[in-house]
Amino acid sequence: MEIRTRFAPSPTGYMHIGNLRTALYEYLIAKSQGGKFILRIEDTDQERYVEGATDIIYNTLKMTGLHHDEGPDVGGDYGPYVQSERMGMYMDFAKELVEKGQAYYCFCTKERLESLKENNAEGSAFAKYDRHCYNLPKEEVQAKLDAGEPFVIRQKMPEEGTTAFQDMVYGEITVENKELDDQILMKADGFPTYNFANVVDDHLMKITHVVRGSEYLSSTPKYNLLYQAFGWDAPVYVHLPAVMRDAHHKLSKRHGDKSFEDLIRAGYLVEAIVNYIALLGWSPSDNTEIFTLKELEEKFHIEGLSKSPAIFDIKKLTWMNGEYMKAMDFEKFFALAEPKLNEALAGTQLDFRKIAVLLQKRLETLNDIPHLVAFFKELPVYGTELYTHKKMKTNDDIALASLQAAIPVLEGLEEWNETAIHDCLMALVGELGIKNGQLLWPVRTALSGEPTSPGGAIELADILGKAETIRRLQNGVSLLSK
RNA sequence: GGUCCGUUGGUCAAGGGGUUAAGACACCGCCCUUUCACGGCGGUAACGCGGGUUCGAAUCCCGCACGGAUCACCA
Repeated sequence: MEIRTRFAPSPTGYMHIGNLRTALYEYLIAKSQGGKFILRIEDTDQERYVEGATDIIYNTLKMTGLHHDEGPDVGGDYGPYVQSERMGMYMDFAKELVEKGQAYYCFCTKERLESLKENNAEGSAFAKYDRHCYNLPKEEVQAKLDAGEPFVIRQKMPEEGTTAFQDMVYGEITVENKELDDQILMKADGFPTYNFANVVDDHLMKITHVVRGSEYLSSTPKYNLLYQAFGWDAPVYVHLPAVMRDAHHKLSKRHGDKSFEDLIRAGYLVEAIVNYIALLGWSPSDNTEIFTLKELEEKFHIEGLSKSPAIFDIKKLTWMNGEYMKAMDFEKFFALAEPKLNEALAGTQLDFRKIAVLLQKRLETLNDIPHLVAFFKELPVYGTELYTHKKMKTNDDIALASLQAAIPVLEGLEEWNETAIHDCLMALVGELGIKNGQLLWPVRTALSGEPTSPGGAIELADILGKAETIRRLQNGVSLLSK
């Protein structure tokens, strides 16, 4: 049997990292076994409607490579794939259940329901519906219906026994049927509840594996009973542990956690994000950590999913992002880096390609570029304490002497390239009888004005050019002479 | 509060009766006697607690603690 999974997001206007991970796993469960991945947009919550939100969903799936086989934009045999366009189809299914004795009409008012809760003996927040309307005589129900009284349709739960289901991650889960409330299937406005629409949609779309967050674990028995009531085969359930911000809170946009788009804006690469979130709640049987989507499709297996929540660690994502940056083809890297360089170094004649070469091996995110290269455009104001470096055995006096010695030999250079600069400076080191660092550290410092820089003295001098290099060295001399 | 679920270093995690309890991130140190980095090598650091079962428990069972989820005419 062909495996079919679905991603069923609400158009909220951004892609939550937890949702994206769910989509990834749904995609992988299907694709690792040659199945189909389906997109269904659950847009029935009009209050949450956000302009352009569905485009964000399409766009994210496209960027990440989680291509869906069926969906609102690509079509398929089981549409419509937008839930709001399916609204007409649920009432008949609900009525079918009423006829089977698995559901019933309820005419109770909100006020009566409220008072049921208040009078609840345990004083707890939970109160089951008392089945007042289940016991209504058939004729009375029909009379109320004929009179046009507002009604809902509720699922009739068994009063005895237990309901159990197998979850691929959590194993067998059993609940007492008496814990189950007669949940509403059809609302008074004629629309289905989420729970009901979900079951009907999943069945109609022939979804074989229902993959979702573990917050649905406790309502799954009700879903299962619904499948049974219809006489349908229940799907395989795969519940996923939450993605957390810290030990106590799920990741949430409202509390400032970054969405997928936010991470992209923060300079993270799509591939790195996908790779990293794959590892939040799943691990491969070997020890590898870096893989492409394609490789994931091959490696993925449900057994590797874990039960406990995982905290999203941006530091590890950052490291991984750097790994992707380093492994990238230079031309591709340059294409990504160039806009940032343009932005930071506008108006300069610097060789961006040379700078990019230095950057590629030491970058963590694209957004680090502007502040890392700012000194190329304008030497920052810095204090002479930078010249004192214990490991390099330098201090102000040594730095001053080195700089003063370096200026004339560099000025005498005919050719200006890394080899020439290197040879000339190393010769000077020999002449002065000092350690390499005692010359190179002061030069690097004078050229960058920063405690760290992407590249050493020779590389910086090459990129800055002869005139600017001399100017900055002289600036260093005058700083140290004071 | 009821029910369900979870608990291996700071973080992600492997391991499912006998292991020196993997690996990765982070952190620290050393090396790369060309500085900034990259890289290489190494180090600190963990089985929530209490009872069982067993020759032997991180692994199986029970209890407890802590944490989370859920209990809508929301999705």
